[in-house]
Amino acid sequence: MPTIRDVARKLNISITTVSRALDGYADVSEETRQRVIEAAREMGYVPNRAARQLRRRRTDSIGYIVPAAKPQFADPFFAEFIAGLGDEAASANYDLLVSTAPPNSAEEQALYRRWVQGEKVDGVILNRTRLSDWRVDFLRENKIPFACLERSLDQAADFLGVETEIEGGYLELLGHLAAQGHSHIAFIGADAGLKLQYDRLQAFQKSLTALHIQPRPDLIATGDLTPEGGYQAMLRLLTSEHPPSAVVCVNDLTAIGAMHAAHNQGYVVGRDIAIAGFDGVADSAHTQPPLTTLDQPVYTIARTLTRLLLKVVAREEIGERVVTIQPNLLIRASSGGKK
Amino acid sequence: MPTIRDVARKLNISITTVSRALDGYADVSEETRQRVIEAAREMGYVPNRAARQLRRRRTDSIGYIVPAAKPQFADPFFAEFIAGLGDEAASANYDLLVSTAPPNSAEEQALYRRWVQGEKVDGVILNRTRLSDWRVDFLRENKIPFACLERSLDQAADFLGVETEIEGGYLELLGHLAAQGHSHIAFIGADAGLKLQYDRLQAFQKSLTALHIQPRPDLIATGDLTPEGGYQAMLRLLTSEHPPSAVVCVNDLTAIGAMHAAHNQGYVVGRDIAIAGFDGVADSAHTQPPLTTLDQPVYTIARTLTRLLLKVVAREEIGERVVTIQPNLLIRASSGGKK
DNA sequence: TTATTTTACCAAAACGTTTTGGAAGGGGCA
DNA sequence: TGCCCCTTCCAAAACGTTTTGGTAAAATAA
Repeated sequence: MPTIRDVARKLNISITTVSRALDGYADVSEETRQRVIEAAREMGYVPNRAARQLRRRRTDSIGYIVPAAKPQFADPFFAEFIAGLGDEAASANYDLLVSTAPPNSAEEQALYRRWVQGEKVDGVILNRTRLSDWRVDFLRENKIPFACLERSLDQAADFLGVETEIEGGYLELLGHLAAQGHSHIAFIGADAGLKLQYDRLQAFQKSLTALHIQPRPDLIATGDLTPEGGYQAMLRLLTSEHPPSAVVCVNDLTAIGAMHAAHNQGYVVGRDIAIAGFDGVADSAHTQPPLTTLDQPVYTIARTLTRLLLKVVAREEIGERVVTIQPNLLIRASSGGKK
Repeated sequence: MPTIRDVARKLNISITTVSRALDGYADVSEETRQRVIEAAREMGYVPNRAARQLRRRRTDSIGYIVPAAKPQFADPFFAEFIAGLGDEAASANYDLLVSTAPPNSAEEQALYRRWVQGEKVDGVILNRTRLSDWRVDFLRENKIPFACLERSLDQAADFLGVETEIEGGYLELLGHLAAQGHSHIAFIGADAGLKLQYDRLQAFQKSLTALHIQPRPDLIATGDLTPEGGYQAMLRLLTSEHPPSAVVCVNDLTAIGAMHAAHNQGYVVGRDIAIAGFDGVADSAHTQPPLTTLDQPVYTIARTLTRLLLKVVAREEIGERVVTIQPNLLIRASSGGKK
């Protein structure tokens, strides 16, 4: 593998000039620069990243730790999310470091320590933020830039990231359900410590109130963002004293499990019971019946998060620190909306 | 951020000793080692990775580039796959670098060059191998270890990775379909350049022959491993002159699209037509109807690939270079097998 | 002409580790 | 005692860059 020294020797110039030529400095003549670029190309010279990182004190990498509760998980949300992060990072010549750790576990702490304090990453992407999130405190303390998908409770002015405007979407969704005659509407949520659960449940309840429907505590069930969790929660709802006629799920995977449970209990989803999800990712167009959902552009969100983060990392002027995104209601057959 | 020098100064010993104490060398007394470890812990010292990489000439990272054709893709296979890679890597104190690039694109080439020649990774994980795969040639040339999920045609003795024993699984699956009385069985595949398409189509045809069913070219359709691709291919099959009564799909996502198309055409999947997938990942238990599929343990496969790769990277004695995995036939309602 | 600025280059230091090749001191043995 | 071998430690070199603080030559100004 040729080093910068080899290139310099070949052209009979100093390594300084090679370095500065390739980095686009003005104090190297256009002619020399072209010769350097040409020689580097033909020798197959690629700067050694470790050396560059060591000297520049930055890594040109950002990190993302998948908050996967179980080892075996297969959430298409993350496939799309990671693709977005990776693409935006690559287009800025950054690398993306990925790992997995259960939320609030010792592994998670160890990973963040290793990445942040070992100076492996210049910034971090966070999602599935928790109401009280040690990661936020830790990153703040260590002065590592980070961008979040959901704003945790104690993030005020310094918040950097993307927020989904949920309330409007939920009001629209629940209005749609109410228009179908539903008034017995349940919610299948997730761990109460998650910001997204907090937001979505709150928006759900607010929307009920706005529609003059009395919220009922026995219609709030808890899943775990997986189809299995949705399946079990739906089973409990359907075998309770007053089963709902419509169910709003915290994400698409939960809704898929819920549809399965309803079907197994003899319901025809979309006729006997209405079910809706959130995310718009999980092949939701191809479920049977197709799933009504609040679609949010996961890939775009991921790119936006990365773009924001990299601006801060590079200390560039940043226009807006918060990008707000409106979810888009997709009415499909699962809510009886249309064939 | 404290450096090794700070630790050494605090204890009044040389940085050599600190380094060697932490790395577990024998030529430092147990007492000194304990003092070093204690001091490092309390000062919050974490070795700078760039410096270590530069000196040791290795990165303690492996890379994986998601072969995503479109920017927006949401294949749960990859979520589970990446989780497996990340977990195994993390447990060996390695990091996982991830990016995305369309197969055979210029971006793909640029990424591999950057990672390999810039010495960003010690090894690479490959999947969706192509029959003639420039990545294999490139990595071989540059003498970078890599592990593959599918064996490309020109990889003989030097192959390192996991192979799925497909033929047995397909024979079992097709036997199951034949037992239901199906003889008009179609196959929805993927790009002909992919090794997995080659393998699965070949296994499909061999199994037909073994069951004394005449393979028919007009029952071979092509998708693109996505639900959309499966949907379109299925539509073409169903509107052809002799529509099939059973369809085997190259993966679960294709099967999900195919089920959707069949339903839209008025078929009841599992009664009027049988459909099967491959992977066992995609929430296949929760589709409507639940999908018959050849289940392969994606998470375990990913961990195994990483384990093999890291052994080679660390130049450890490696037992077997090839791990063979048997897919497991899961008979569910979509093939009419059971309720 | 001489003085000043601009252009184009470079030597050497620095980044924080790991590794090499010793060296000091103590104990065992003849 | 003298010799050798452990044990435990260390100074210095090396890894491949980027950055600092220049200098020499050429161009421009006075």
